[in-house]
Amino acid sequence: MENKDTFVKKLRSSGLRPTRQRIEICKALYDRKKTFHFTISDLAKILKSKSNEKISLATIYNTVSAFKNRNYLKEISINSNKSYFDTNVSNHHHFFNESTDELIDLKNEDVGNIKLKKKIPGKKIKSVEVLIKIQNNN
Amino acid sequence: MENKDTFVKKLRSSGLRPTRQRIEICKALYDRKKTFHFTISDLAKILKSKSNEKISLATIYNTVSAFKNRNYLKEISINSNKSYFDTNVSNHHHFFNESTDELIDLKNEDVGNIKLKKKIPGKKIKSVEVLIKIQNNN
DNA sequence: TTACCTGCAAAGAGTTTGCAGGTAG
DNA sequence: CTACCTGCAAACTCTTTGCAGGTAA
Repeated sequence: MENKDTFVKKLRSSGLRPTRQRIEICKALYDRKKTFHFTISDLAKILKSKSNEKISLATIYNTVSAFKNRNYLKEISINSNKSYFDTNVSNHHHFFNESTDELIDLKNEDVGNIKLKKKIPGKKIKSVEVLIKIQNNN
Repeated sequence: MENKDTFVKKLRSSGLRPTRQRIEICKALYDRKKTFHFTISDLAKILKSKSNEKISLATIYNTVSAFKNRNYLKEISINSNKSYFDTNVSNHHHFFNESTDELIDLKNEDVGNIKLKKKIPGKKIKSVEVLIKIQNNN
């Protein structure tokens, strides 16, 4: 269980002022046992229900964006008009359940090593991500 | 080089009337040597420059959507607010060049076999896609 | 003739931005 | 005090929808 001080330090160390709103957002994102997958509207709902004082949508967008830039959050590629984020910023792959719009972490060892046999001169590889789309059986 | 008749048959066989607009769109998409990757706005620009008569954006959206549902186009998952489509509807993977927003096909054999070791009871796998993000060297 | 299709404009969803007022340091 | 942050509303982008008129069969 992380506490407020941890978040204050984390924010300060990356040049972000530890405002009330950002600390609330940190709590919602990181004060959890499991990694957390969410969209902005998921997060907004959670903040609304947890906090007494409301946090503006613009602030949520700004903060999530700041966290993403500082590598505190990872954005996940899904075919959709919404952005999905993951508190697990390590390299790993995902299931996406199309029946429920739910995102599930896969451990790297659950997907054998990806052997890339093609060369791409003049380019550097930024990431290699596997997305496995699944559906519920009917 | 496919001709108009081919497109007319293709459209008819899937219950779509071969209208002038749809044939123009077929030409833009499929009368090519290489597979084609595009966003709606890419396609709109191409149609604008190629055709004398303009095709409404709504029609382009509707047609692309109809083609996607009939498996004539594949939608590609990229972290972005735009949808990318691919005229190559087979199972295959992609490079995405973040410097240029360009999507590049990878042959399946260019990426070793993906060995999924995790089971997902009660779900069926719809697709397994690898997206490799690259950037130009500076 | 009739069901389907197109074009336009309006509406929607998600996201970003400008700016006035507020707050951390 | 000052730079940074928040909240609000407006603006923007991409996409979908309603509807009147057009067209394929």
